[in-house]
Amino acid sequence: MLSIATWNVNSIKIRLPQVLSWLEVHQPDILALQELKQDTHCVETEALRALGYQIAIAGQPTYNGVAILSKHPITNVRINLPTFSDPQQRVLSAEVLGLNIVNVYVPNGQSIDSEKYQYKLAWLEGLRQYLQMLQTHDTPIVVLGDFNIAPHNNDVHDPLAWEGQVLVSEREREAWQALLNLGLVDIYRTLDPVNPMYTWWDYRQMAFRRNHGLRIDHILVSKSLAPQCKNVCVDKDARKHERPSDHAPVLLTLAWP
DNA sequence: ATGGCGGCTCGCAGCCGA
Repeated sequence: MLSIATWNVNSIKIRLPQVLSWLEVHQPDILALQELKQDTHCVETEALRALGYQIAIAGQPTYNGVAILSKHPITNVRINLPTFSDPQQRVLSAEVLGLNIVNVYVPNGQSIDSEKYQYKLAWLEGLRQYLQMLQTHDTPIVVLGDFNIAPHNNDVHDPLAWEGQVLVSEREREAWQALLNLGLVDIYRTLDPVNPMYTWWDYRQMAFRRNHGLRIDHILVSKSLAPQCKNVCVDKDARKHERPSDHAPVLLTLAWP
């Protein structure tokens, strides 16, 4: 059994102790991190290595920044999308145990009338083209991270209030569907097609306590991998910590190789 | 209708996230 997780930590500097204790408890083989908000050489990696993890980092101060931690050798590390020129560090790909791991921090979009929304849509098209390239190889793909898209209304605590907003808008959901059309599977929804589940809750207005959240952190797998996927869970306990990230980790367990 | 919170920055207020 192999376990692969994703977690938007909203500053690795602040959250490193929580990441370390989470790794000790859950022992994932692979963990994809987003929103490091720290430059590559500034990330404190010693304690992570001491837990047995190899680390690839595409860091950036202030915003963005992604990393892949793995208990198994990491090869063919690639930073950024080859299909979309971007100064923001949002993508880190690598091969681990014969899997193509693609760690993404999709742009937020801010609001649908902003330039950042156009950037988000163009970025998602770049991601689609990149994944289409990868799909031509035999290596199965796991795309995971913060997609900043709630695909369906059961991924939104109050669909009426969110209607048409960024994160749920039609064009974003079309971009999401275009990823699935490549032959990728939203493994959480495949294993639990109905029940609402969220991965992000606003810090404000006691949103977590009231379970006012969105499911925007996802794990997509190649169709060929889907039958091997046994379980996906959102670790809401991580959101209960003192000074938590506003995102909870998502953890996939699969029979591999 | 607004801002709520929490992270960042050569900070001490403003930007951004989602």
